[in-house]
Amino acid sequence: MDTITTSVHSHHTSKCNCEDCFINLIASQHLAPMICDKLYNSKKEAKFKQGDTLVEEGKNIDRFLYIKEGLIKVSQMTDKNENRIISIARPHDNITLLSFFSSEKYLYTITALEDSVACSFPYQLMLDVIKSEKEFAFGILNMISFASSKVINNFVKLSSRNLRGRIAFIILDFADNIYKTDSFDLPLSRKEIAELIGMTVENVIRILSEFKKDGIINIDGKSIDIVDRQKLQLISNFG
Amino acid sequence: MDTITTSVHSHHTSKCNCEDCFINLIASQHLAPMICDKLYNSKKEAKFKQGDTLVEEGKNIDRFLYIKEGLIKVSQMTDKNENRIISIARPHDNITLLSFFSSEKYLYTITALEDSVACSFPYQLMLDVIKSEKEFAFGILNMISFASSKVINNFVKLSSRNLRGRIAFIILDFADNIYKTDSFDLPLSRKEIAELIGMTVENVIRILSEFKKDGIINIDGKSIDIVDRQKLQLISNFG
DNA sequence: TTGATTTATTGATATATATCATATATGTTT
DNA sequence: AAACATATATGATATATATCAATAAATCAA
Repeated sequence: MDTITTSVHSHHTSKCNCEDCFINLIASQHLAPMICDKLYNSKKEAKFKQGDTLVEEGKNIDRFLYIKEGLIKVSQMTDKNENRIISIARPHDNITLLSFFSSEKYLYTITALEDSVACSFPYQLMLDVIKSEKEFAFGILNMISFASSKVINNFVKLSSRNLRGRIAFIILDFADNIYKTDSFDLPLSRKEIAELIGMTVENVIRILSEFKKDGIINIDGKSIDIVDRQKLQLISNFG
Repeated sequence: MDTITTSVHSHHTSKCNCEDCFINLIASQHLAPMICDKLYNSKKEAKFKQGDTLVEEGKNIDRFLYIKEGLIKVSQMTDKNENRIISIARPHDNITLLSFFSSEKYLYTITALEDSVACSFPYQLMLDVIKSEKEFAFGILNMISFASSKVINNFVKLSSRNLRGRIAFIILDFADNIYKTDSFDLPLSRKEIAELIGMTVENVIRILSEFKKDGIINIDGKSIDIVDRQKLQLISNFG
């Protein structure tokens, strides 16, 4: 288990060069050179192996994390001690955003689904910059708003579907929004799918098998193929 | 149907005097007198009758709303055209917060559950102040973060419970967090309870009747009494 | 007041989902 | 390789939940 502070992987400080990184964008355009340098110099870049924990729910917030490469899950313990996946995050997502301003502790556990690279900035410095730079604060407002409505939206959509509908929905979600192709490797175990859509592992497996038997998808281990997209869409829409 | 812009009820501009209003707090403490006046002068206070719509999902955002008195529901249409209640808002809640920065349209429909009073500020002015005043922006960040994590938390908690558990959970929630007493009038119809916790009306009614028969609650129409709080808590915790 | 419409209620039944049991496969440690 | 753990898979069954149908009660409009 690897966390960003104890990472043994190579991490080096370097000027930011991610074009789609909001932090970089605002910093380079609006920050005074001194502050900008300070921010860039405080940046840590860390590699994570699949399964590594980047951030643990309940721990004190010490850094502001940005996903540079890879795929990440954000999850929370229910009050009944089950794990619930809140969202799947991808490059350019600021994954600690939803925790950062509502408490001093991380609200969610963040785990690498693939080998991933994350940039991070120290909590206090980030806070200082946000407090002193209008553009930063406003941009963060937009991002946090967007991120939270996405999560809420997802819950609303999932909760209006039965299990077949949910499975169809998330398969299409992965295909359309993450991989942009109908053939991909599922980044989640069956158990994680269950935690993402709120059902039991057995039923996830069962429904995936049914979809396969019915010629809607092809699935072999983690590799998945959408065979009959129209039918899958129907199940997602009406199931 | 009444909306804030077309309201025929008395609304008058006056200095803000709500002690727990964040807008008022920051404005009076940190804003330059001119800006503060401008903000206060732009304030509208409007009364709403139970059932009135304050804000409609999909409409252009024109004002920033604050609940002064009453009880409010915030809801969203699912993509299957069912209504889902996202949260119940009370005095001092800034109910348009979750919409305000993520799009130009309201994301949620906002409806009065009781006769209520709402203050509001014009969209553009509010945006200008937030963009120009650091304290404002940061305070808003905290609020939005808090609000969204509350909504998400609620979804997580509900989704880990079966229907009896959900009903027990929301009864306790109303008693503990809204009315601070074990006897109160349910502000929601059976249908709205169903929309709040994601189940059918029939089952809401059935379970409420069961709870009554089992001596856990007393319910007569909308009036509700918690009789056996311990048992209700058990159902909420383990159901 | 009446009639009409929505809301609340209950029961019977079908369906969806979870649970339990067991088996196979896969991967990991020794 | 053996032993162990974990993930995947399938079937049987119990349970939870939705659906359908039919009333009753409450609310609203004329």
